[in-house]
Amino acid sequence: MTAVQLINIQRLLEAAEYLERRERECEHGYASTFPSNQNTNYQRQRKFRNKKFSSNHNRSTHNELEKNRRAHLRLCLERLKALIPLGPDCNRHTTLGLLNKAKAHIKKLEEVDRKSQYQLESLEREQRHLQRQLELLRGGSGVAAQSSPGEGERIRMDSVGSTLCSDRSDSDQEEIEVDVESTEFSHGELDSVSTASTSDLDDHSSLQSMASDEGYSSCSVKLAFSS
DNA sequence: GAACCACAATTAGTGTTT
DNA sequence: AAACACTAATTGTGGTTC
Repeated sequence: MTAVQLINIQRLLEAAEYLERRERECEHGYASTFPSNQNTNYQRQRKFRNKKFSSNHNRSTHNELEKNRRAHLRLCLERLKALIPLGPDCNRHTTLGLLNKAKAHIKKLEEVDRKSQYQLESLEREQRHLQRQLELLRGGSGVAAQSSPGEGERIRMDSVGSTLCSDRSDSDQEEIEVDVESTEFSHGELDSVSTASTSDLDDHSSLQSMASDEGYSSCSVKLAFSS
C-alpha cells in the first residue's frame, strides 16, 4: 500500500466522520461550532427538540391514520371481491385484477339490463297490439264476442309464447331471471365486453383485449321490473 | 385538520436457474 | 436445495386538496 493510497483512505474517513457529525447535529440539534452564544443556542435546541417531538407525534398519528385508511380500503376490496364472480383460482388475485374483473362484470350487467329493457319494451308493444286486436274482435263480430271464455287469452298466450316461454303473472312487480353467463351478445357488443374482461395474467397490459370470458363463473341475476 | 395521493423502501411469496 | 429474480403487498412519509 502506497503513501498516496493511505492519504486517500484517511481523507475518505475524515469525510465520513464529517458527514456523520453533521447528521447527528441535524438530528439532535446540538454541537454548534460557535460556543459564543451558548444561551441562545440552548433555547434554540429546546425549541428544536420540542418541534421534533411534536413532529414525531404528528408523524405517528399520521401513520396511524394512514394505516386505518388502508385497512378501510382493504375492507372495501374484500367486499367488492364478495360481490363479483371470480374465476376458479379465486385465491390468486391481485388488486388490479380484481378491479378489472369488477369493471367487466359491471359492463356485463349493464348489457344484460339494456337487453332486458329492450325485451320489456317490445313485450309491452306486443301487448298493446294484441289488446287492440281483442277489442276489435269483441266489438266487430258477435261470434267473436260469444266465443268461449279464455279464447282471447289463448290467442294472447299463443302469440306471446314466441317471446315468453312461461306464464307471466299480471302483478305489477315481475321477476325475470336472467342468466348472465348464457346471455348471448352480438359481435359488436361482445367486443366492448370482452375488451374489458381481463384476467390476472394481463394485469400489466390492461390495454390488451382478450376474447375469452375466462374467470367468470355462471351467475344469474334477478332483475325486477315494474310495469 | 382530515383525507387523499404519490413515492420510495421494505417484506413476503413464488418461479427459475445453477 | 440454495441463490437469485421478479412481483405484489405493505409501510412510512411528505405534499396536496378540500
